Amino acid sequence: MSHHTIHLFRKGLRLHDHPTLLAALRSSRRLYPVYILDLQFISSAMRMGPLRWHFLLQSLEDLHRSLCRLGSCLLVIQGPYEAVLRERVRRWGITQVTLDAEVEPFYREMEANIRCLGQELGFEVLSLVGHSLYDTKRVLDLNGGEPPLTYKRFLHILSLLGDPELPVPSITAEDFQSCQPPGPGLAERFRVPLPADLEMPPESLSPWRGGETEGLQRLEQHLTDQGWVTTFTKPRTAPNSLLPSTTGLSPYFSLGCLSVRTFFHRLAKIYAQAKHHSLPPVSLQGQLLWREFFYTVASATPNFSSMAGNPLCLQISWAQDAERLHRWRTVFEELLLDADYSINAGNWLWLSASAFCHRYRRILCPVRFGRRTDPEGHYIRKYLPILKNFGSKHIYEPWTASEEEQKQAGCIIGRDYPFPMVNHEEVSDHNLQLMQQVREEQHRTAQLTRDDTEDSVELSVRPEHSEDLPRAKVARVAE
DNA sequence: TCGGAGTTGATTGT
DNA sequence: ACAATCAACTCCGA
Repeated sequence: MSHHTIHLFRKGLRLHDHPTLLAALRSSRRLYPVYILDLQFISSAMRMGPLRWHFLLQSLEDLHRSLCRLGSCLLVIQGPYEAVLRERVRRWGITQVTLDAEVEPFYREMEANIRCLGQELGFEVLSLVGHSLYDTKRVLDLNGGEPPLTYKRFLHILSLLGDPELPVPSITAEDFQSCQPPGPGLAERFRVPLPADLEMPPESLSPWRGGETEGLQRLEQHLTDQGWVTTFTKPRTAPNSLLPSTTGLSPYFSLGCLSVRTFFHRLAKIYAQAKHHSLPPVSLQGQLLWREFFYTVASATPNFSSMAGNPLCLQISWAQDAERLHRWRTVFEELLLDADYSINAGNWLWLSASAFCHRYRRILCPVRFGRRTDPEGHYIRKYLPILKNFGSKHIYEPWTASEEEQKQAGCIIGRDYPFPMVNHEEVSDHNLQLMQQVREEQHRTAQLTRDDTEDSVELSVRPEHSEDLPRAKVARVAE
């Protein structure tokens, strides 16, 4: 075939195991590898902090260099994606746009818009799944159209599908030979921007350098230690150890600098050579399957990343506190290097007992958790050096140290370091009650619907506004 | 319909 | 430091 094709990179910033790019090359005589840097789209759909911006730019630069080595290049075009695409399709006489299929609503909407544009301008659109182990639709189909909501059930469905497909061969210079690259003028005009071009600090502070090259190196490094790979057990890893106790590959998977199928099958090979190996959910393969689990559920759940309109999520009337939200935002969300729509939302749903995990009385206390897993507080001493002179007794609760002790540690709480945002005891107790109320409410409505269907009259005499009653009363009424 | 199980708890007692 | 106990909700499979 002889398409003039734009391959539109969104995730999938790699040349190994890239089915869509391979299909693009094989069906085209001219290929434009394009990344559209749509600042409006990126800032509204994804919440990118500087750390991730650096990672993205490094990944694009790495992709550009790899494409150059194969006789092509990456064109990074800034502007609103629809306008950019419209113009390029016209100028380059494009007959096909290829892109990886993704599960996020904002990426799906983008694909739908591109398909509309294709109808209008007369180009074909090809999208293949490259970012997950399976096509999530197949899992949904086998589960009766619904996403499996427990890991066990999910594994069962996967067992019906068999192993994920093998990775496709890496792209080589040969693949590009029958395909004309963009002219040198274009490469010059649409260079990968520098951080300064986007008004960012020039240097990244992160030791995780973005890009397929670095990702593959890290992957290989981990796979050399066969013992570590085969005995890996997630609950035995330490979230606050100074040396990472997990692979640290998640940022590379989140942008598709690494292929999960490649990792999966490399692990399978190592498992096959070993006498014993750990198993899902705690094994390394099990971690990839957790990712897959959350991708699958997210792909079939509206508003997966919020509470409102999310059918899986317990609906709680949380206190609205803009100030606290702002503080939480600035310390947590934008700093995630491996932020991923499905996994991040899935884990918050889990950890908050809003979905998946229903034992909501198990509440993690940040102080106790820290003391148990890192009694000396090495992690805090390294990353919050302002606190490093407190003794182990106070390192997790420096506000309980006496004035004298604070002076001695050279850190006055309230001046050099903030007071706690909340009183954990109070707040967790309050939230527990909120959740209990919601659940009681749910039980009652479920009961009512059941009674209705059974045409039972006597049981339908229940207070209509019982949510206003104190909890004890509600409980009694519900009996 | 019922019992068992759920990737990473807290508390109390030894 | 470690083990037993607590307390407890939903989903799934038998």
